[in-house]
Amino acid sequence: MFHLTFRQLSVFESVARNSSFSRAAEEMHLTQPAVSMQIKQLEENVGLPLFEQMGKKIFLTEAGKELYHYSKMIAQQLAEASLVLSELKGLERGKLNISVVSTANYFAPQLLAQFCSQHPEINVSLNVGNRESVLKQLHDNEVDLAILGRPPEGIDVEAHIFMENRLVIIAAGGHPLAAERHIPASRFQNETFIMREQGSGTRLATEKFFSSHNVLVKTGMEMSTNEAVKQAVQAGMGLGILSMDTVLLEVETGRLKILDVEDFPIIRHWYIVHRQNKRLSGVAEAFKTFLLTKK
Amino acid sequence: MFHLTFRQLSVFESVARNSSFSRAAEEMHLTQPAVSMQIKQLEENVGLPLFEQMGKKIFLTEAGKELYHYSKMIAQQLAEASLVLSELKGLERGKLNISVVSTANYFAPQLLAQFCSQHPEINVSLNVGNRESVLKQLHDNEVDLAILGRPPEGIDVEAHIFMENRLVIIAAGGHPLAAERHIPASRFQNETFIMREQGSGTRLATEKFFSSHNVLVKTGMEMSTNEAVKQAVQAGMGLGILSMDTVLLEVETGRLKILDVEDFPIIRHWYIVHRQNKRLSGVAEAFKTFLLTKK
DNA sequence: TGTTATCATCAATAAATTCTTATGATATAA
DNA sequence: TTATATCATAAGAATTTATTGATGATAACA
Repeated sequence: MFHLTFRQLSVFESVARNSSFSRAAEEMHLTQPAVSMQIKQLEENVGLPLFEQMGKKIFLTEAGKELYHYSKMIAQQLAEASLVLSELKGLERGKLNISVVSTANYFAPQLLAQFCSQHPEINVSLNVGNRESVLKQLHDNEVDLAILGRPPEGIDVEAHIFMENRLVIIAAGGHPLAAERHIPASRFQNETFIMREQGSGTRLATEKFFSSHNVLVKTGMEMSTNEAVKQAVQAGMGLGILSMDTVLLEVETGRLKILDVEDFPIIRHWYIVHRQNKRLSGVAEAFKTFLLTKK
Repeated sequence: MFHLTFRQLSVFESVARNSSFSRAAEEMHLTQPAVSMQIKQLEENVGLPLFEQMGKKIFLTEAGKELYHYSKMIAQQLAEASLVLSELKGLERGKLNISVVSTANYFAPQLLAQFCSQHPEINVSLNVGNRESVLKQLHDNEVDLAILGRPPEGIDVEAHIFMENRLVIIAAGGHPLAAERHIPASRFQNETFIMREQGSGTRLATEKFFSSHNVLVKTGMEMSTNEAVKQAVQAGMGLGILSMDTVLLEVETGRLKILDVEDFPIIRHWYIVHRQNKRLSGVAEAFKTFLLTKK
């Protein structure tokens, strides 16, 4: 393809519009020979004359008319690009890519909804996965931000606490312990607990709690989702430990009860996380500060 | 608006496509720092980062993705322009603007049709007018070529004969002279002639002919179109002198007769004309040589 | 007919830009 | 940890682009 420059095109456009080299030169703050030169080079590139001079007047040739059309189209594209980019520079537009661990899915949508209502032109891509997949996405730079219950070690990230994460012990609605107050940890000796899988943050915190209280619990039942844990607990298969956010609905309807255990709830935190050195987009930056400054 | 260059855009496009400054540099036969610099300048123009580097890998930012889209659009427009212009360079496409005097309208369409059948992608704009309007269009550079029976003096044009223009004397089908042979000019003394208006080429030639033969004819009837002359002659209002091309049909059907007059037909010519210094388009040039070399 | 407006061209030089070479910094991978 | 790949940066060279000032050609205009 031929080697045009925008300079050539915009000079050409000006000459064509003004039907005059001299007027174009004035308009572009150039001297007339400079304009002549640019047009000449352009004509050499194209391989066809673009203008013809009949006396004092300048006319576009057939080729010139075609090129004029395309130069206007291109100028239009540029103007559009300019607009879009300047919108991105502000906060009117943009896309927020965020990945959250499954537990966070119980409150993240509300937060996003609230944020979006303040910035109507923003697109959000919310990705829900287990801790491992969220970390992978973060590492592969597929998302701007992630919400985790425990900041990753190893990879270089910046993590900020923005919300508490209360772990509570739950039981089925009619469970005998449901009515008791100030239950000591020792009461759970040999109780059956439905747990999330090995490696889950909730599970780690749970195990730490019981071992520090020298209580031995049965942890035979292992579920890979919070929903499964809730179902199992409701069915009376045992007790569970979950983030309070995930059980609000069931507690309200009485299907599950939060036990009043001493030293509970365990307070953990939710972290908003991104890779160090990550150049956050305007939107991502805004969402981050939204989380950190809210309330 | 910001001041982009195609250089910046195409370097950007290459970097974005390759996800690598170094690969882009190889592709464009540049050194890597040159690429870095172009991108840096582009980012300064735009006012937003376009890429982010996470370790060894390069990613487009949101702004980069938008710009990538537009750079592809613009590249597409350029490719299209390139195609159209190279077609114009050949003879596959183009537009022929031609203006002809009304008499020439009896044969010009056939010539154009023949020419177009050889170049199917060509557009033609045929303009028919009286001599005066044709000359004005030529002068105002509104047409590439014109067909005239007499090249204009005064304005600077290039004119080439491409066809004979035979002027004949016509009479109504049943006219007494129609049967005679070798009619001398003197026989037309005091005959009534239906003529085109003052200034018409046909009329000039006619007057010259009779005055050089010392014959006085009656020229009271003046018509502004060839069709009107033919109608008047058919109606028996007098004789007429017209270009043979305009009466072929009527002669064939017997409504008009061409008289067998001594020193007739008067041979004049058809000229293909364009302004001197006019840069003819490929198509116009082709049509001109088509006329000059045909048969 | 002379005057004016317009574009083309040239040479010398100035200004801006683009590119290269050389080097540094950093993260990944062996 | 060392080697490698990758991009950033700086200084100077090379290239491109524009200016100035002069000149020429042409057609419109008065």
